[in-house]
Amino acid sequence: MLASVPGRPTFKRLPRAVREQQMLDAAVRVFSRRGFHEASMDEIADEAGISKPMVYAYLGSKDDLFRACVNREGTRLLESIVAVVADDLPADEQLWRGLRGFFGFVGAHRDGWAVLYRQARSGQPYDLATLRTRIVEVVAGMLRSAVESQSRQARDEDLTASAYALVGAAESIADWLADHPEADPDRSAARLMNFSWLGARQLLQGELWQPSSA
Amino acid sequence: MLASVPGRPTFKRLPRAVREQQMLDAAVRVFSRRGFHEASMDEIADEAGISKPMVYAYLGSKDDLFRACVNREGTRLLESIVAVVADDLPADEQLWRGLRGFFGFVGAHRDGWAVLYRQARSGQPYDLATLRTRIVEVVAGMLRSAVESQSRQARDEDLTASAYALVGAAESIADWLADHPEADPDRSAARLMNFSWLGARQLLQGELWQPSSA
DNA sequence: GAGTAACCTTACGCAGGAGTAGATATGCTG
DNA sequence: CAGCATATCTACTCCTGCGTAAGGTTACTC
Repeated sequence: MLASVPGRPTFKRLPRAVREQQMLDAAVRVFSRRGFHEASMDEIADEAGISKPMVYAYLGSKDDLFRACVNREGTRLLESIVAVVADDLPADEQLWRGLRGFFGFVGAHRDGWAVLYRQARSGQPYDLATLRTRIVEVVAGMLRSAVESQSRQARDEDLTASAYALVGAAESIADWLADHPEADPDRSAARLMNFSWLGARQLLQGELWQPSSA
Repeated sequence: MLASVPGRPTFKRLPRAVREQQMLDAAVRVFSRRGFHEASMDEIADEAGISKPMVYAYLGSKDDLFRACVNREGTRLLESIVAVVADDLPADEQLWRGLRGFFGFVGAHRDGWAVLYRQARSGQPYDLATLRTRIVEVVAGMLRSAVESQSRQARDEDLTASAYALVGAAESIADWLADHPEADPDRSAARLMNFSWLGARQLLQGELWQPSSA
């Protein structure tokens, strides 16, 4: 079939590792704009510039593929946050860095974010529940050590609740950010920093938070 | 077919309005636990104790049905918030009432909440985007009037961002609440009130917010 | 107590899309 | 430049689940 023009190969061969990443890139794009179910394996294969059986050969079923996407993007996201938060910094500085890392990721990987936030949440809780829980725990741990450094006490549930609130607020703003490509991630981070650190009361009184390090 | 036993009717007839509500109830339950795509019309019909063509006759296609669910639950949710917020109250009191209304709804309609939050967000933005936007606008309006009552100025984008943060934080805690049936909605509302009104800084210093009206 | 409109059912057509079988192309290695 | 492992394709099968056609059943009305 496929008239093989001599001199110009019918298709280009690439090593497995490379193709796998291309497929994942394509899958993330398609999942992000269609959602898990609306996305067809044909479309993903097409987007990757490859045929369907390749996807099955390398990455398994549609479910496996989706899991792989969530894993890759989730790991990247978590890295973006954890990498910049150092334990020995004051709480506001840690928070500020974490937020910048988070929004930086979202700004740079809008598709990945969409998959994690809009798609992965719906169906079975792939490994996303775990990921989100881990982020919440990181934040809660941050708050806890901040409280303890003032030799105070706080109920663990209250800290966890605050962590949930913080993560949810970040997700909400990130979602807005994902739909506004012209917006600046750092600006979003600053807005949320003001809100979450100062609280609505201070904010309504005109107070503003300023990063200590330029 | 179906040997009609005399004296015991083969099925019970009910007026359309009643059946429609039963169907919507069933659909919300099924959508909430399966997600839009995993939910089959057969299962919904079964859950409603009725056969499939009835669903099509009364509520149209699967898409229509889902829209109807989102509409009903969304309207109820919005009502729960708007109904209790009076314009002439101080900002913290308005916020407190809004939060209580919101968490009250979630606690009482966990399925409905799951449909709105986890399912409707994924696919095409039915009327949910509208709903969420409306809620954000209500909150933003609240903040704006609070600022103006202090004859101050604030950039509109900053207010909107705060509103997004607040809504996102509420959603996040609500989501946790939906998975913890034993938890008290009012307690969740109080926790978020503390976080969002006082901010992390005050909270870490041990400050607490108290409702003025018992 | 017949007529009729509104309910309600069983049983099917049909499309879309996941996953696979089997054949072919490519390029590295000696 | 022949041999072989690996990469790749085309062309199917088959199942799931949406939506519907055609025909019973019930209870209200006069």
